[in-house]
Amino acid sequence: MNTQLQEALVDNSIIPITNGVGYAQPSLEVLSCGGCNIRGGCLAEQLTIDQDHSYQVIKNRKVLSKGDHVFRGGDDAKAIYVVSKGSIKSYMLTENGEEQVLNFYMPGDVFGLEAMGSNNHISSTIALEDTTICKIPLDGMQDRVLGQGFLNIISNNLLRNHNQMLILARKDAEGRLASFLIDMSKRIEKYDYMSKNYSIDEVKVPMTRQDIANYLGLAIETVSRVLRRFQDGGILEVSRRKFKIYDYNYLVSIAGTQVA
Amino acid sequence: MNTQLQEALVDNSIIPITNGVGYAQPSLEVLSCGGCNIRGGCLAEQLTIDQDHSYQVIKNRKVLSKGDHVFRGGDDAKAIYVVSKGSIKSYMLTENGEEQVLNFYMPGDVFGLEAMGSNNHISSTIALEDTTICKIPLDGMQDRVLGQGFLNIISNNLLRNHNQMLILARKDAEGRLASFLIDMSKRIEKYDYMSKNYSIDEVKVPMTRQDIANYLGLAIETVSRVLRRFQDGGILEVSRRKFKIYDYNYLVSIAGTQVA
DNA sequence: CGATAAATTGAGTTTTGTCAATAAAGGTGG
DNA sequence: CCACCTTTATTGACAAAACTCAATTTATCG
Repeated sequence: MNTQLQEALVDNSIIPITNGVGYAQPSLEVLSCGGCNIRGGCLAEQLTIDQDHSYQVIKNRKVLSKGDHVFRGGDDAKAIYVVSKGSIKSYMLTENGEEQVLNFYMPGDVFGLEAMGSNNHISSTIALEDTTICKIPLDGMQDRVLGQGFLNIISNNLLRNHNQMLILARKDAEGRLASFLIDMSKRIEKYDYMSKNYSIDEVKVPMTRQDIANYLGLAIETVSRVLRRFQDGGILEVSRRKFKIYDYNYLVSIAGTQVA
Repeated sequence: MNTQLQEALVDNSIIPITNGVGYAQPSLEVLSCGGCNIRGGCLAEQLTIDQDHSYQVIKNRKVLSKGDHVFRGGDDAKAIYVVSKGSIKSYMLTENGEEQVLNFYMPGDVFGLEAMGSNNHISSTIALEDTTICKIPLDGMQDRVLGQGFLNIISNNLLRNHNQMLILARKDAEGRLASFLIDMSKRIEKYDYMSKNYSIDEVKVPMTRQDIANYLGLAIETVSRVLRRFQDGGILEVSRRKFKIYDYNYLVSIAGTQVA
């Protein structure tokens, strides 16, 4: 890999790079986000395309420790973000200071889109483990070309929300947990299977029971009890944050359709 | 109003119109969507800006009768839409063929964004009353310039979803109804106050109890009972789909923060 | 190794859902 | 314009699911 580019990944600005090949089929592996290697490709690549069709290398890479915030409600909205490694929880605070978990973001996921239209963030985002993110400044964003990739990102975010609304409105505790486990199984397997020795049936989630319960609109005790029932039924084996799923099809049958 | 433009509103294509004034402060009342007059301005106007900064008049205006679908799950995703007049319900079907209401769209609201990234719609949209919508074809969308207006639309859609997720995950039946009534009061007042003789405290909602219940993740009987309790407590008066809100502050106090 | 945080389990209560019956409104055709 | 039928909404009685409170166990982190 080009040394100059490698250096570019660790400082804090953007340099435009002219694309000689044509922007329909860019060789992005070389030109941007070189050290990232997100499986399936990074959804945010399109956002690096400037209006004059030159490329910009994303260089605002940031390493976070568990518990570090990316931004908090009230902060200036200056960028959108992509998870490169690790995981992020987004939440908002209610009027009583209680937390509502809105989403979990895994490698490849884009977050912070909801702040594009205003000056301030409403939700907050925090790293659930040691995490690397890429920052795409909003400055000048409105002058960029949409690109199909960006439309995909938006759709994905919206569809995910729809799915979650459906889960919260229609499914009982077992259905919610089943949906959650299937989702985690898919997403963690997809990105970490190769590197971390997980099998499709073996998932290690990065969040606490409290976060899971909150996200699913349940009490933490209900989460525990449902997992106990699943375990007693031979559906899975659970030990703290590690899940071994034995009967994936049963989970699918009670979770119902997943759209996102 | 220009006769040529007026005709343009009823046929089925797009004509680019050069903007001589400069695209930062366009005189959109004349150039696009001339007969719409959405109070506060149409959020979709920015989407009519082409990459070469000429304007396109939206001409795909469509009049729907109550019960008409805009699109159904599985349909080709060919456009995004703006409500000009009336109201739209979006929903998706579960694996059992049950309906989950995802959103209600009022005049000025943009819907269908979640299909931009794929070839097919997953959700369906149906008119709750006689409704006029504007259609913005997706064809060529990815080559358009983002524009702050489009970023705002996306943010609004996402924030609305967040709010709904919070409601579904944290609030009891009374809180959900209170949130719903406040939201409807704001949105219907905003657009219909002048023309239809509603006051801020008098709201006529376009949807059935079943739709409200489904949207809020409640049984229809629970909606009825909560409304009865509100009425007995002097908070409001309800008669079918007409609500007179006497104690708006009480509703706010049990609904909590609204973010969208 | 101790302290703190996270997770589990049990008992009892509350909220909401389900089933069933009834009432009221709105639309349709005579 | 009225009578009828269908859809929509309300209300009551009971059941089920999930929550709260409380106690305990098990990790995790200095």
